[in-house]
Amino acid sequence: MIRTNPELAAYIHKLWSSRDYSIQEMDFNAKTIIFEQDKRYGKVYVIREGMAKCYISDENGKDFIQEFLGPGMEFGELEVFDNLTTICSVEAIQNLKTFTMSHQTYQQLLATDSQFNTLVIKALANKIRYKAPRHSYQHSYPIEDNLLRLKKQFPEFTEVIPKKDIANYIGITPRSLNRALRELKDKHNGF
Amino acid sequence: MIRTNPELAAYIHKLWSSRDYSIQEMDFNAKTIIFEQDKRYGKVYVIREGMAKCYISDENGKDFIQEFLGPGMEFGELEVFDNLTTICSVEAIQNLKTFTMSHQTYQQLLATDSQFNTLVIKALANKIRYKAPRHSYQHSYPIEDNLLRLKKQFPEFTEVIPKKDIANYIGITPRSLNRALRELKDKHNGF
DNA sequence: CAATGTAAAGGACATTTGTCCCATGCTTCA
DNA sequence: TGAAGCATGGGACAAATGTCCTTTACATTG
Repeated sequence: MIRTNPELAAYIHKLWSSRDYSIQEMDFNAKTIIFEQDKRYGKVYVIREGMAKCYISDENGKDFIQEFLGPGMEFGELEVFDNLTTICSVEAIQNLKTFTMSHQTYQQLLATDSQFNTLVIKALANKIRYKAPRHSYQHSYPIEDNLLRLKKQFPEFTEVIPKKDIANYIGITPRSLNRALRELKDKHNGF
Repeated sequence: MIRTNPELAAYIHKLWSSRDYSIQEMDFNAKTIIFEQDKRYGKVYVIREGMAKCYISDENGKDFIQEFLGPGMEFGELEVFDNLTTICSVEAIQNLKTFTMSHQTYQQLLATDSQFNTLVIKALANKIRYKAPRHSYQHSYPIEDNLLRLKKQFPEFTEVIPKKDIANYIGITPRSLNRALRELKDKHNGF
């Protein structure tokens, strides 16, 4: 549920300390909105510490959370090549420490550092591999099963992540989430 | 709804005709299952002609279609690096013509041909960019809106793609699809 | 040619989920 | 400190969707 990428985190840290490329540290307070959907930005970020949410809002103001991003996860990388607008907003849930670099630096790294290139391709592939079954599962199983699954993956999620965000992650309303949580408490007792 | 990638299609064709790399043509009849979910394969495919569906099945036998793949779309690429099992099954909907190469050749190409490398990264990024809003939209809007949207993107979809597949793509049952189609016919008249 | 299988359409009912409320407790802030 | 705002929890009802079943038409095959 909260995605991480230790390998990339370590590598970026190494690149940053080498000072061979223009990579900066940049920190954000909780609730800071770093990317706003449909806007254009020139930077790529990699999370060092903390957690952010990446979400899509529709015209009715409903949010749909794509991923919770933890250490080593990057964002802004999908827009590097064609200088596209973002598809997601990104907001810090906890205080966030990141490394950041320009599109230009990112492309330069991709072109010259084959290890970085491989790590980025793997990261992209993993985002796809992860997304597919998640949405599939959420459609085919009742809410309670989804909650049990999350609980298994990340036991403290109900404490760390606000209810509204959990609901938006599963793609349901807070009301339905509450109903499901109550029934889990009644049944399995100990949720 | 049916994804294509003309740029990659053209480039692979060029690579194939150059004979510099070991790339083969391989064709499949409609309904052939090319990849079975959770198995391991050693090849990457790029579609030349025809259409395939890429889908996840759950234990109850329900399918969830991820993408309809048209010319220029690749599959099997996500498993190249760590020799992972597939997350999706892939089945030809129409007779399918592909180019195919081994994982080894694919990695060699990524490492030595920077234009290929860039095309692949873009293709991965586009898969992600495309997936996110689709699932989000499907959750937040009524079925009828989703159908109108598909109709706009690809007017003949109801003729080309079997009903069951359309339902599995939207993530609903054929029954619900029929209901929605009927109401669209009654209202907008001309669906 | 009969037989079997499969896609499509839809009726009837059950279930799930959403919508719209209201109430409570906690935090924030002027 | 009082007011406003927000997260949480849940009742009552409405709407959307699924389940189960039956029918029809058409294709495939022994």
